[in-house]
Formats: sequence, C-alpha cells, structure tokens
Amino acid sequence: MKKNIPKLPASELKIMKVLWDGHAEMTRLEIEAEIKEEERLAPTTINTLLSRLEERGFISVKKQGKTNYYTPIVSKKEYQRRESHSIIDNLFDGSLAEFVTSLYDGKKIPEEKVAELEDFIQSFEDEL
Amino acid sequence: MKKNIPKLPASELKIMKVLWDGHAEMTRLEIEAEIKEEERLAPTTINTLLSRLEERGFISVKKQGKTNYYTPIVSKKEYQRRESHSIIDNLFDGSLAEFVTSLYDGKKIPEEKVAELEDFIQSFEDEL
DNA sequence: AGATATTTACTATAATTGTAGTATATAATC
DNA sequence: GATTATATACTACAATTATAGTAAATATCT
Repeated sequence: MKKNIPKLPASELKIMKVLWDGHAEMTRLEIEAEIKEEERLAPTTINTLLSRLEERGFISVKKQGKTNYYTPIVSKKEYQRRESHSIIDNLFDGSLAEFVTSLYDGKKIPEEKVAELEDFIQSFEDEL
Repeated sequence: MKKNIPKLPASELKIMKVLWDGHAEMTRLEIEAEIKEEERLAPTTINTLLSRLEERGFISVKKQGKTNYYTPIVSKKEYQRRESHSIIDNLFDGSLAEFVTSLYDGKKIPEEKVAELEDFIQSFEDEL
C-alpha cells in the first residue's frame, strides 16, 4: 500500500524545498524570504504555486484571519525516494552501479576505486 | 568547455531511449516498432517529437528520398551524466550517500550494510 | 504514366507549467 | 468606524509539452 507520489514541476519543487528546509506552518512571506535573490517571484506567483501544491496533496493549509500557514504533507524523504527510484529505473537500467559511475566519470577518481565501488554495490544488488 | 545539455520532457526522452538502445540511422518506422504496446503513439506524433529533438540538437537527421534517418548526437552517457548530477545537486544536497540511502531505505538490506556503504562512499567524496 | 500507398512537413489543439494582475477579504491605524 | 495596508482568491495569459490531423512530397505498382 505505497502512495504513488507524482513528479512535481520544477517551480513547485522549489517551493517544497523551502518548506522542507524550514519549520512547520510557514507563511507565504516566510517562504518568499527564503527564495534566492536571483529567482525572486511575485507574491501572487508563490501563492499560485502553493495552491497547486495543495491540490496535489503535497501540503496542508491552515487559514488564520487573512493569513495562510503551509505545512508539508509529503516529506522530503518520501519525495527523494520517489525520485531516486525513478531515475534509476528510467535512465540507468535499474543499476545503481551505473548511476555512480556516471556521477564520477570524468572526475579525478582512480579507475580501480570506481571498479571497487561498483563491486561493492553489486554485492548489495545481488541480495535483493 | 562542457556542453550544457538541457533536460528533456518525458515524451522526447522516451524516443531518445529507443535511439540509444538501437542502431545508428533508425527510421521512424523502426523507432515506432520499439515503442511498447501500452504507450503507442501516432506516427505523426513520433515525427513531431523527432523534429523537436533535432531542434534541440539531440539528434541528426539524414533525408534519403522520402525517408528520414535519425541518429543520436547527445549520447546516453552524456545525458545520464547530466541527470545524475542534477538530481544529486538538486534534491540530495550534493550527497551520493544520501541518494543511496534513499534508494535502499525501507528495503530488506541489513542496517550495517547500509552504514558500510555510506562509509565507503564517504571515503570517495572526501577525495574530491 | 496514372493510381495508390507511404512518409514527412506543416498546422492544430488541449493540457500543463510559469508567472503575475485584479478583485476581495481581513487587519491595522487614525 | 473610516481609511489604508496587506494577504489571499480568483482570473489571465504566454510558453511548453503531449498528441495528432491534414497537406504535400515521393515512391511503388500496374
């Protein structure tokens, strides 16, 4: 009985990341303050994204007077899980070893260490 | 002087995966044949996606008579690299260890093995 | 060569995403 | 309490994505 979490569009994910890194029941203003200068969004834009996240069941909203308080429902861990499995299944033929190779390929890590890592991870995968 | 490969929308990525798994200079018909029954697309839809991939510089097209032959320009490895780095940077705070934990979390792999793996990967990351 | 079939080029359209304006409700201030 | 400020609700709109139809080009068959 695993929930089937949908993939978020980039702009909504950015908001979720703020919520995950912050405290529960953040206001729009608090969220806004955490968005990096370069990628500032209009207040109403942030509200739109928050509404969409609520529709998708990613956050809950509590209204108090004129102010809304937003709290994640889907945790970062859950979403990370969704994404890690998704990329491994979709793009790396189910192989973590391939993923790790891809990550380090071209960097200055000695060949034999990469091989070692692959073997190590392979031993894990065999157990599944 | 690294190329900056853009992220593909899901439908175009599906086509690329067929091209990557196939041979060079595939025709639309050959591509179509490789698409799973459940997700069949109209021939013209496949053509539209191929056009978009050409615009993005992901594939080259050679015309012979009325038939087009499509070949990947961006390799699977290059795209995998883009995606592995992107997810690690964006969603796992730059940590491969976190990624691996997320992948196996909740599965029947003994705790101490996970810890072991984390340590192992950590030793890599320290070298960077 | 004319008819027919096949393939792509071009056009179309609905759904989703990114971004924000306008109207309305609520709160703060004088 | 009337005025002003502020937050959200609702509406809008352009860009992108997903999907495919129609027109035009080219090849094949008789």
